[in-house]
Amino acid sequence: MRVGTKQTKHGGRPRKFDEATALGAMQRQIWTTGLSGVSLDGIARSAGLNRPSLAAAFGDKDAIYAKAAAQYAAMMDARVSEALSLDDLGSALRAAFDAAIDIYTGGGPDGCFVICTAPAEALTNPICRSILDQSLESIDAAFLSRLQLDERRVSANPDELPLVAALLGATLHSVALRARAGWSRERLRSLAAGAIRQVIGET
Amino acid sequence: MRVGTKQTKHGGRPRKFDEATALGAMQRQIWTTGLSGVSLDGIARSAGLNRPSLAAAFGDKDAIYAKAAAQYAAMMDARVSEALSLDDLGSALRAAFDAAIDIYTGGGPDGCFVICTAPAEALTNPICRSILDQSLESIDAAFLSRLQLDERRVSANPDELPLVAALLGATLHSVALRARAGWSRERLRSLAAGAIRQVIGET
DNA sequence: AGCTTTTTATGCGAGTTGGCACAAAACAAA
DNA sequence: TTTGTTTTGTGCCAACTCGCATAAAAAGCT
Repeated sequence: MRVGTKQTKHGGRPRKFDEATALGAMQRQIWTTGLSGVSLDGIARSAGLNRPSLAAAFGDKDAIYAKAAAQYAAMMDARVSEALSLDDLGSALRAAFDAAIDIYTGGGPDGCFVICTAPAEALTNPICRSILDQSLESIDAAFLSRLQLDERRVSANPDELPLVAALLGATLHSVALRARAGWSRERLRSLAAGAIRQVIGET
Repeated sequence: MRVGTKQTKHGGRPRKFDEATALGAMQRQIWTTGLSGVSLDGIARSAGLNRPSLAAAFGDKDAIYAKAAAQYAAMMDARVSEALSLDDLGSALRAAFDAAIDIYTGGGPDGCFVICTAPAEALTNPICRSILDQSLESIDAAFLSRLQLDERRVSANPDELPLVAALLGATLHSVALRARAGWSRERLRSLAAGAIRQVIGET
């Protein structure tokens, strides 16, 4: 009844790979090809380990996807939350979009890991569907909690804050898709800035 | 040098399937599983024909995807364009979103065929990437051309109409993703209505 | 009826995919 | 040194994937 990551008894042969590093390599692979677009062989190769080791350490394809998505979500959440912690609402929102756009167009594969890979599998894979649903929900929640700190600055009734948050979330979804289609940082930033202008005043 | 759809000479054994019907069945299958999520065997089964017939009539996997996407885009464009032709801008936009939401949550698989299946393949499949890019572009263009008919009604500078169109497009993208995650018609309609309210006045 | 054309339907073969078994290796504890 | 534990690496097997070859069927034309 072991899960495969920590040791219960004493010795054992040491691993030749770092778990987070290997997961990062697999995440990048799945991010590029989608989950159905790569085989376990391909995932194992991209992480530099063989299939039995892969299975023992991370489980089957679904478990690998779940772990890669969790690592991605944690990274994303950390960066966006830090950006949103800026004092000025406009600055905070701009910084949040900038952080996301950097990830969507930076060193890694274009677009958002979840938004670009989970939808294709969502109808046939409950795990992917659940990850998609939770990710969309958490994006809305992050924007909403930040907006609630500055109700006055929002050009809408207070009871419409959830709607405004969802529209900011929608903009982020769209940015992720457009990045996947090849849009440049500049065009994406311009779109995000426009959305923010619509939400708060021209301040 | 035949393409496989019309006859050049005389006779020939007649087809046992209707091309548009078969394409519709394959479209539905790919819509549900994604392109990499189904094999040529699976596509052929879903359309009720065998692989050699499939290949002769529609070509390889990429060609099948392109044709299924084209049929989907034509259907979508027809319905949305009709909705957007309503006189009142607000009614036109609401009708357009209603039409899309009906497709995204109606009889077929949840979500948008293109937005939910093309992104996963876009980085490894130029055809999918091109289809994604063109689809996003044409959504923006449809909203923009409609907005330009009622510049006065839009609560933004005329030179910002492309931005507003892109934000309506972003809302549609988000609606497609949220539908894939299981959102109900009502929640989606409410989100769309909120976006429209932000764009034009409360009229 | 005979010929041509086009589609249908079956099946083969090389390569891929994923689960699993097994022996060897590397380490800790006794 | 011996024992126990965990990982590594190779390899097997059944199923799937896909292109292709081939024969039969179903039509039109002469």
